[in-house]
Amino acid sequence: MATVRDVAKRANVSPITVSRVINQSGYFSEEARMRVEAAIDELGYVPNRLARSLRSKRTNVIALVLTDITNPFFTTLARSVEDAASDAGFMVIICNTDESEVEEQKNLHTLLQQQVDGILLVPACSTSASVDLIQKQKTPVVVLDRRMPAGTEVDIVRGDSEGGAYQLIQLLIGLGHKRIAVLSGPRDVSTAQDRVAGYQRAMCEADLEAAANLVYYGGFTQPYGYEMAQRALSANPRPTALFATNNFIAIGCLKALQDAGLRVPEDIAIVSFDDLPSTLITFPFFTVAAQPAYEMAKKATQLLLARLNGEASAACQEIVLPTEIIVRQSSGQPQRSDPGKG
Amino acid sequence: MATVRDVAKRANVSPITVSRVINQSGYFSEEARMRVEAAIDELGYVPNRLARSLRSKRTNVIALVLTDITNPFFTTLARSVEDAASDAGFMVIICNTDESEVEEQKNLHTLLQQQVDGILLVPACSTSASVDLIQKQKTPVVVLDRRMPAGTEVDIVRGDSEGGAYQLIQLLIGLGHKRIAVLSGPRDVSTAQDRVAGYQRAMCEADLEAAANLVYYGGFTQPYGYEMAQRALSANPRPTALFATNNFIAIGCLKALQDAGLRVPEDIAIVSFDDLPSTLITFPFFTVAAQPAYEMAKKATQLLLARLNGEASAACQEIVLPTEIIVRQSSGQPQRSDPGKG
DNA sequence: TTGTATGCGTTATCAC
DNA sequence: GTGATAACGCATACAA
Repeated sequence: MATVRDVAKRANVSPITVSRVINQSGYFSEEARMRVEAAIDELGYVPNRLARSLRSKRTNVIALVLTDITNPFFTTLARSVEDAASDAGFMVIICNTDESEVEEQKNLHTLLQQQVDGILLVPACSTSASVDLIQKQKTPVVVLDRRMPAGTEVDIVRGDSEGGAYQLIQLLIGLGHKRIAVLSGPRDVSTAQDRVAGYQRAMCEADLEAAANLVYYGGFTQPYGYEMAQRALSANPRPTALFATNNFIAIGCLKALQDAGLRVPEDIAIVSFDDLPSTLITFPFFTVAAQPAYEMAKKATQLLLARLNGEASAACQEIVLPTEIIVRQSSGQPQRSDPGKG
Repeated sequence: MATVRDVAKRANVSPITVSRVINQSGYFSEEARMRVEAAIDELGYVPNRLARSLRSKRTNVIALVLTDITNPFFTTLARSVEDAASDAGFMVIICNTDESEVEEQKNLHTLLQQQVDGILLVPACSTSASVDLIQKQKTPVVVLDRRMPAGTEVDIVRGDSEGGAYQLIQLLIGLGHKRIAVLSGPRDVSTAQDRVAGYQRAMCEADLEAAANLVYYGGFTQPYGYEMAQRALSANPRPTALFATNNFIAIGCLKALQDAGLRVPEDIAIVSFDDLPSTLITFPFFTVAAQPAYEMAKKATQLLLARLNGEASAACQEIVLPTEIIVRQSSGQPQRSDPGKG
């Protein structure tokens, strides 16, 4: 494979002039440019970015570390990051952690060795270990979608999980529901915690404190949704409404209700977090708190790029974007007042 | 940031010994190992892969270039590639081309500069330009999901589009349909071509040659599906069944039929290519030819890794995996024999 | 506007 | 089992 030196020789210039032409940096004459470009074409020269980056200490690569690439919510994030990064001349490496802290650390180690210029992290758990690891290498990092433990010095861009949950539960309460169960994600993920907190606030404000304990913990996947729904159904008295804390839980939950012969929303209502893209869904059905996923990731990427260009202010930011409540069939009509036992 | 030299100094060994310990290569004493590992811990040393790769001419990174990361079919491919590559100690860079040849070339240029060890390519079009570009750099490449022009010397792993389409149309014909329209992808994508070819073979074999021309070309997206369905509906006489050549087209098509006040399958039947994952779909509805996406990508990755380890035989392979026909509601019941006009 | 010398952090090669 | 030296391909610093 040809190198700058080969190109330089053929163009009768020095290697550094070739470098200048390629990177549009410094001065070079029009004639030099033409000779260099001709030589590049003739030799089929492809610059070696490893060498370039080793020398310049810049890779123009950022990484997106997320928990589940099969979830459309994260696909949207990925797409948004790619769009924003690509506009700025950056490549994106996407890594999957499967909500596993071990996988997360493994991926981060590799990425840091790879000398990525910055990292967007959807943390798999609520400890600051990963952020610490990244910051020890002086690599800029922005946390996406989830909170960090109080006191962690890091930029965060996320949706308002607590507020969205609060509004969803208010909606259910307004429809007459009093026994509402939550099918939650992992205990140590902030979005799960916040959505439960929003639920509890709404319940308490409506003087339904006693009922505010119907919380089932599992994970943000369809099988967990199925299993948690089954557990919720066996409660006595049975909940009249279920709050699925993400899209996959909602789908698993709906399957469980179908299998139990229950109709939604006639027999039991469902509300959920995270909308499914209309490109995937033929019959939009769930009442949801939709997060602005694309916008969120765009803001996070812009912040990261600003950081690694030294443009952002020193202080860490926490940007919280509001959710939008979209009412569809699954939440049903107003309940009759308590029909008595049975 | 600490370098091998810093570690070496602290451990009282030479840099190369540090390298040997890190890479488990060559000889070193147990004592040297311990001293080196201690020094690495104390200094928080992180190896620089850029330098490593520059010297060793190996990055342990492969790239997956695909056309639409928002499509679950490709998400499954991506997941599969990651799993297989990760087992072998490789990272995966995923790039999106949006079915654009220009984007594809742009991405490939960057990846080649990045010195990736190999490339898995879902080509956006049927020319061999991209494969040529990659091979000129002596980078191993495996084409995934789609064919190349006859004569192109390259490994290919793909599904049997022609066969799957043939079976779907046979199914419709068996149900009594005679006017079947195809909502196809781009003209210059092999999967679109093959699915049309399978349709035509089935139609001709059933002596429905005259009707075998109801082919609408567009793209593999939901909006195209919507638009092609509208065009198909305005044909006179109207088709009694539609063949959507991928999952997104099927969804757009269904929307168009809903908006036109038509019931599926009572008024018009639909069959489609590519299943949607059960984790996303609460009511599986479409009769489909499902491709073994995970298996396909796994085979392709293994072949690529074998190639770049020099393990594979010299001759190029074309591996074609069969599709599975899954019958659901959308294809409907047997048609009554022609009910006459009106 | 152009070129020379040098070094980025690592590993291949060969000598000890 | 260990180390000195050079080289990977490019860009920074400075000189011309």
